[in-house]
Amino acid sequence: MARSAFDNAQFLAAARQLVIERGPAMVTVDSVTQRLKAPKGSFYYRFASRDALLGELWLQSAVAYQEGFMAAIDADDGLGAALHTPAWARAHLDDACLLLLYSREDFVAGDWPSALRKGVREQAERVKDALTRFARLAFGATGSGQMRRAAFVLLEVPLAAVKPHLKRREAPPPLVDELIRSTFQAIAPRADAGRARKSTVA
Amino acid sequence: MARSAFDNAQFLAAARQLVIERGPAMVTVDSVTQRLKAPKGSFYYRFASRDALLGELWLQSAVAYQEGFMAAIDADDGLGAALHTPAWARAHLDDACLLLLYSREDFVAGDWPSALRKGVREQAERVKDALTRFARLAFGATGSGQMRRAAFVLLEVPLAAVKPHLKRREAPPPLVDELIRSTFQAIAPRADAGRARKSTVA
DNA sequence: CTAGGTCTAGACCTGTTAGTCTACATATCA
DNA sequence: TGATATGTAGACTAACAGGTCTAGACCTAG
Repeated sequence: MARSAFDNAQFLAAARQLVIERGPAMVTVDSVTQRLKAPKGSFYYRFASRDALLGELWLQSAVAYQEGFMAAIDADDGLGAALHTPAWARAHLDDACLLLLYSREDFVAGDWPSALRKGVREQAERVKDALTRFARLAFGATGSGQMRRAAFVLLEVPLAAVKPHLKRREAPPPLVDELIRSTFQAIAPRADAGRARKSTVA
Repeated sequence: MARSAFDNAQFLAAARQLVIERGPAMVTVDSVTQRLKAPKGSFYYRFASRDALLGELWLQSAVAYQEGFMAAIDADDGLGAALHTPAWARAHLDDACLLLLYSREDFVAGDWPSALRKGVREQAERVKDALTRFARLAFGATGSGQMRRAAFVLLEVPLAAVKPHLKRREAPPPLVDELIRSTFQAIAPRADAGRARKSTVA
């Protein structure tokens, strides 16, 4: 059978590197196989399409990111959830560049491959559930305004704070945590009431 | 001479619509000319390349956006500058979608057409000068940490707050201003000390 | 009224992309 | 040993991209 010279993980890894170096749009089937010195046939033997590759790549990182975020939310540690973004970015710089510098649509534009749709939907639902839980904790309600605040403080602000550094491919400095923390306390002061406090509030 | 059936502005307008509807990547010379029912020759008679079109489009919006931002900065109205983003987005929803939902690289990837390079550089310099001025006002210094804070509070946070609404092509609600204001006061409390105050601080 | 510049018109060229197809190599198992 | 599953190998196709080129329509100037 020609014992596999290439496996899925290698294609994924090559694609990951290309995303980080040049962005998702520059990840073509040719560029991936060339980097691996693999023939196109091998690629299509393992992946149904380019979308299947890029979708899997994105989902992998998204799930990895989510893990720590969900853990913090489950512990009702709102500030921890907000600070998870810079923390995870430091620990997984490559994955962070891939996931946080681009949007899901940059990976798969139209319809997702059916094999991945369920995963993507679940991912989105988990985020929504987390925001709901946090909104109740921090604001005492889960109306659209509270949900909007939750998203702002847990996702949008941390993402915005981290992005400029990821663009330079460098780990977010401590200042980023400070900015996120200040914002968090300004907008959701009640949210870490019951939490262990080790914060160095600015 | 065949008195011009199409002018630059029409191509720009068609391209703008396409950006808003489908994103910059979907703006091809063919899609633009088809929408206008113009022949390709007319397009290339007026624009040197696709990059020239998209570059001009981006720069137009960037300069328009900058106007109000700079006015606020020149008046040492830091909070006004931070709130300029949602205000401008309300007044110019289409331009805001174009400018704030995508990055400069989504319009012109590699080298910019030489005719636009100067404009882009000046644009970037004006932003930097504005941030410097604000950093001095708000933090009393212009080191890298202060500059980082300035960018966070004047650009990154307002952008992050506005984005989810622009994605749905809807005007940012008042809550967005409140989020930006709270963040601003948490991070740059000194900055609007000397300002006329009409803010409804949350 | 005609010469020349301005602009439309669209066929055409070249490169790149995702994806297909057929041929072939090799390890495993009967 | 030889049939088969598993995979490599890469030429090929079709679609579409940006960009070029030549023909000619039309206005204005002389």
